[in-house]
Amino acid sequence: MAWAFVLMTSHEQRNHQLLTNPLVNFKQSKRRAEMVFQKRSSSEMESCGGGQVAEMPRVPKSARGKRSVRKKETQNQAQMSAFDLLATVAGKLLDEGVGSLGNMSAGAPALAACAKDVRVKQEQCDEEMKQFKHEVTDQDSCNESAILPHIAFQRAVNNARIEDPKAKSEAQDKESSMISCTKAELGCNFGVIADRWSPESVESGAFTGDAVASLMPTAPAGFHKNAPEMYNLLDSMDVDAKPPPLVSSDSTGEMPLYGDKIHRSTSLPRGPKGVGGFAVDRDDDDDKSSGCTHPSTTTNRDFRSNCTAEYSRVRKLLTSKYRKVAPARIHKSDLSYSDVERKPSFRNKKMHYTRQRTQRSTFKRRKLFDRHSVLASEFGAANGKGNTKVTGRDSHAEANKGTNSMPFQKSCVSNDCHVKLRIKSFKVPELLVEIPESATVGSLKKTVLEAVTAILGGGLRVGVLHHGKKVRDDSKTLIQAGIGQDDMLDNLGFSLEPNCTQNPQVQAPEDISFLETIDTTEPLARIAPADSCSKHGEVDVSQELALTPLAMNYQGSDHDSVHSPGGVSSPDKVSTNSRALVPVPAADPNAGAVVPANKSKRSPEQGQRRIRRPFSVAEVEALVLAVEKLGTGRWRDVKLRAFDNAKHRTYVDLKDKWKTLVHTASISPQQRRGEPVPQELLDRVLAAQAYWSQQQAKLQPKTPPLAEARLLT
DNA sequence: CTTAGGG
DNA sequence: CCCTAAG
Repeated sequence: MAWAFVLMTSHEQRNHQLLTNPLVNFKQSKRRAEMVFQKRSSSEMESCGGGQVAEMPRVPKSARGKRSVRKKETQNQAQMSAFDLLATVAGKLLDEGVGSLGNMSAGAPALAACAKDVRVKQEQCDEEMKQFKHEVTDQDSCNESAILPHIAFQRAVNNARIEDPKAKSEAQDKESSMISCTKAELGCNFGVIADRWSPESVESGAFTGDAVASLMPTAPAGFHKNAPEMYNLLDSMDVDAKPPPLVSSDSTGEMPLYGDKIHRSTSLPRGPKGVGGFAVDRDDDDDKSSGCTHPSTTTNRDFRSNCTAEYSRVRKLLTSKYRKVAPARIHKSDLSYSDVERKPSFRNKKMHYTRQRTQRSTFKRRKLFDRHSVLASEFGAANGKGNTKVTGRDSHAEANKGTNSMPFQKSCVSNDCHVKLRIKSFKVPELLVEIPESATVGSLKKTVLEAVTAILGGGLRVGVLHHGKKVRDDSKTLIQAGIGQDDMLDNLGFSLEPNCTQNPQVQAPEDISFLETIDTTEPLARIAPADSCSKHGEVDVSQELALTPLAMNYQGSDHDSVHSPGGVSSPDKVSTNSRALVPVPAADPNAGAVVPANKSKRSPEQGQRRIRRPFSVAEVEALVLAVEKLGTGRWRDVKLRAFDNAKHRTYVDLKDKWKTLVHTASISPQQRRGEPVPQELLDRVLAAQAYWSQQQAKLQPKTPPLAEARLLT
């Protein structure tokens, strides 16, 4: 027996506009990302020491630069604003605790802490909020004067450009990181939906009043055209931002956000009204909401080893069973679930390594998880007919209703000019999860998590609540846990929690908990799309757990190839698409558990091959840049430097990518497949490859020198 | 854990 | 991407 859990959505608000706009702008942000990388490359190369630059046979800067893009940048600055905001939000969500985004959003409050705060404040601000909304509306809202964080940030960057080259590059670095993070990593596009938008506001990127941040899977080529819906994932979260000094924030609803909190920007999608889940708040008394900071990640070795061990053991034990699907309804509950059980098993001597260690550990952990996560999704595809299916759907519904849901919150402008953004609830696209009765709670969580992370990008953990109680024992089967009984439909809930392995103490139990409502009315129909694509080998997997709409669009754009090359203009599309489908599991709550027994039970579905995620041009560029500077033998450094935020890219991946890039560069364009990589980049690849090969040769004076010497003599 | 390579 | 041998 299996149940189908339809996560999310009760109201299917399909708003094409919502989706459309963000996606349209997606291109722009993409360009921008490229641009940033480009610029960074220049500055880096320069700072890299003349020698290298000089020696490195590279394409002239003039050729490298994308002037048109640069111009665009200016134009798009304003439009990007919203994206910045979203990116920040996403960053918080995803990296909270992991520290990847942490660099950029220093002091990002722990979601947990914030969540708490949110609740407390919610009520307090409730009324003010109403008023605020009024104000905004009355004032015709969206006043052009409103300034978004990004703008401020951009200004800062611009200033830096003029005054301090160093600062400039730093700022840009941040931006680029952010980009890679948000785009490459999240695999999602964030859209901001304002309750009231005016054309001006949309264009200027300024928005006032209630805004909704939504998460949507990055779209494949052509997605924006058909993309009917939008995925709302934001639920409850806090974002602190400082208003730019230059901006006066008054009660008009301006939303000044500061650079280091919010960097990325993008165009603002127009959205439906009041889909709310994300609101920009101004807080006049921000005492309370401040300390949401949270230390960054620590690794959990035990966990890793356990996983590893288990992984090897279980990886091939995938079993499928019957599957029966029944629509289920899940109630959201107020309870949030926290795993405080996990301890920081290892924190030791090498604490100062933090960063590196974190990085590395993260990797490993990630690696393990990747397998896990994908597993479930691929499972079905792999076995022809798996029992676990997760299908996403494009429709947003209110994730939370009742006490927990508070779409809009009052905005608060703190004394110290910090603007607090509170995302009370995240909206999640409708997800359909089909899971066998024999599945464990753990796998249920995982499955749900996969579905969610596929969209969000990871960094989250899923909690399961049954009758309002957290079900922590992942090894319990659903039946054992009583899930599946008749009452199940009404008593099962899921919560999203930040997945911070490292700070058990700070670990916020109930942060972003969003509970989906299971929609009984929409059964498996959604999975149908997946089936239609079953003939495409690789795609199947994606399809299986893919968000239906996405998949559909994807297919639509290119039926013949697994990765639709999409338009050259938006290279990310393809990869994006796959990314969106890639679940990035968060740490398993039980991971830290000492019970070895659980291990075996844990995930029958483990070692699946990671989903293929084609490198986007931006990523390639970042890679090229890094390699140009670091060389070809320091993949870990390359990773740290250019893909620190891209959890799914391991140094091995980067190395492999470089390998393929070199190959690609040496074959005729006609033979190349997939998303076309700009020749310019390929040239640089060859140049860098040549340069570093030579460099490497020189470092081994043993034979080479002799040979040369002989030749010379 | 990283690298380097083959698959 | 995966897997592995080596370091």
